[in-house]
Amino acid sequence: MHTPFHPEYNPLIRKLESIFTLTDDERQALLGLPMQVVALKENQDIVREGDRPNRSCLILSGFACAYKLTAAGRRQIVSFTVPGDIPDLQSLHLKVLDTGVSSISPCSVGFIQHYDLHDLCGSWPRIAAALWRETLIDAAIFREWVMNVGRREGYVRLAHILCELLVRLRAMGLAEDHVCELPITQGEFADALGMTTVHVNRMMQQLRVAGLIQTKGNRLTVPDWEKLKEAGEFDPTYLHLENPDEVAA
Amino acid sequence: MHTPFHPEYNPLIRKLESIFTLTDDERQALLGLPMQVVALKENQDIVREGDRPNRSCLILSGFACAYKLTAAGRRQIVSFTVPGDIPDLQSLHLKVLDTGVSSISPCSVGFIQHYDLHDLCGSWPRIAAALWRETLIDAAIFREWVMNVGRREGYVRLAHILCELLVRLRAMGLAEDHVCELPITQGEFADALGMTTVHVNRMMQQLRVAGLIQTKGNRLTVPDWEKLKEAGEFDPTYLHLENPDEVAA
DNA sequence: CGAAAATTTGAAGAATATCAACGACGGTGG
DNA sequence: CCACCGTCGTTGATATTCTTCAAATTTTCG
Repeated sequence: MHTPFHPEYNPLIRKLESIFTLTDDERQALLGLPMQVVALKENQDIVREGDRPNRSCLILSGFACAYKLTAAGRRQIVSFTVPGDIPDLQSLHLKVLDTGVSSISPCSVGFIQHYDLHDLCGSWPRIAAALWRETLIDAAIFREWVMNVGRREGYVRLAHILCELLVRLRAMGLAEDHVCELPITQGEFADALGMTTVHVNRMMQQLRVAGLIQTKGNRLTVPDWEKLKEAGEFDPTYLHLENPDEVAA
Repeated sequence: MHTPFHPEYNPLIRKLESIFTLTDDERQALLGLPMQVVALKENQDIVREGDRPNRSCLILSGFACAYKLTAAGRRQIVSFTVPGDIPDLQSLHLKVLDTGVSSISPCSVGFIQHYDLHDLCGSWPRIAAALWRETLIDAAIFREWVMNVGRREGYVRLAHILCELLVRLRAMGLAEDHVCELPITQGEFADALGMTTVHVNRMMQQLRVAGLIQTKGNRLTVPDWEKLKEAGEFDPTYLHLENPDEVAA
């Protein structure tokens, strides 16, 4: 049940370190956080909409998403996760989940009990503030997605989300310059962008023809970052990075 | 500069009271919160995207919205406020604003300095948790909007947002049974729903013909709440109300 | 009353969805 | 190692939603 995760590999600590320098005590508290680590295959539900969980899930590796379903069963992905994210951290204060979370690629996930998180926040105010901050950044990303889906056309919309994913991966040290592994299918992009698979496919071809992206298997290469940013009207401000220039330049 | 607001009229206290019972000390702390009260006409910017404010704005009365602009200058409204909301509460932890906030109708707004909010949160953990919770509910609403804009068609989309607004107003005691004052133009709905004014107009006519809504001036009447909910695929879970049955039944 | 803002209407066009099929690719079992 | 199978990506033809543009009408408000 209690499987401490090896320090070097805990992406939550890495993420917090990118915001401020942890004291030794704070780091110890985080390392001592009990966590049940589980390995998942792709397309497995981690939690479901309507659940009332007493724990939250930290994505340690791999890709996952939060999603909702319409009455007719159509899926809207409302966020992609990057390692270090806790896609249901809100359940710490909101009892019922209003989204499901499921793996997209094979994933490693760490479940943390809410009472352990409450203890952590009570004892370490800076960590509490940092976690609050993380949920606020999630909200900022949702706002940008509303804008993306509401007011940008398919071509721009797709370029934008590719920019976002690349920058977020780079911020966690998970992408080289302008190349990354992106095990997200066109159908999943469609569900995230409010489009159909067919249309995502066509817009992706346009991006390729325009020389803005290259794809090979799951590998995304961005030959001209400036042009892709321009095509996607991408301004990383909303990600509230500490070091935007290193990561989004 | 320091204009304490009369207790009965502070909708923030009302909102927190709907979550849990404030102790006398907590209520005193909230009443003592220094606040600069400002009256605004409609369509006035309260804060702008890119600002780095040292205060947040509590909407005391009237309607406002948070919005973003595309490169081409098209507006996407990402949230409507209801009195008691603090649409830029996130600026407490995120330095740069990623949205603007502007009034829609004449508004009364209370500006609260960040250091006062930090003091309040430091001294009163339950209030801090409640404010965190409020930002989490905002995020839940953004998620629902991503879904609304991404996966529902115009007719459903409009019905959904009308349901949301009515329920949120009722939760604050600002709407009778199924009637409310809604000083939101069709153009503003269009900007919130990612549609054009023309299309909003046509969908609104359809809702009227179907007998789901009636409008007269700013007054919205919902003759058949169950049918409107059904048309909008509206499930209030995402609003995380304490008393959903009173308010959204 | 008069001007500005908001709503409404019509016609034409663009973006995107839908449907159906085919090809490519990776993994699995014989 | 190859044949099979399921998933994913791709393509074409057609249908629908929604936009655009321009103008008329109604409402609001000083």
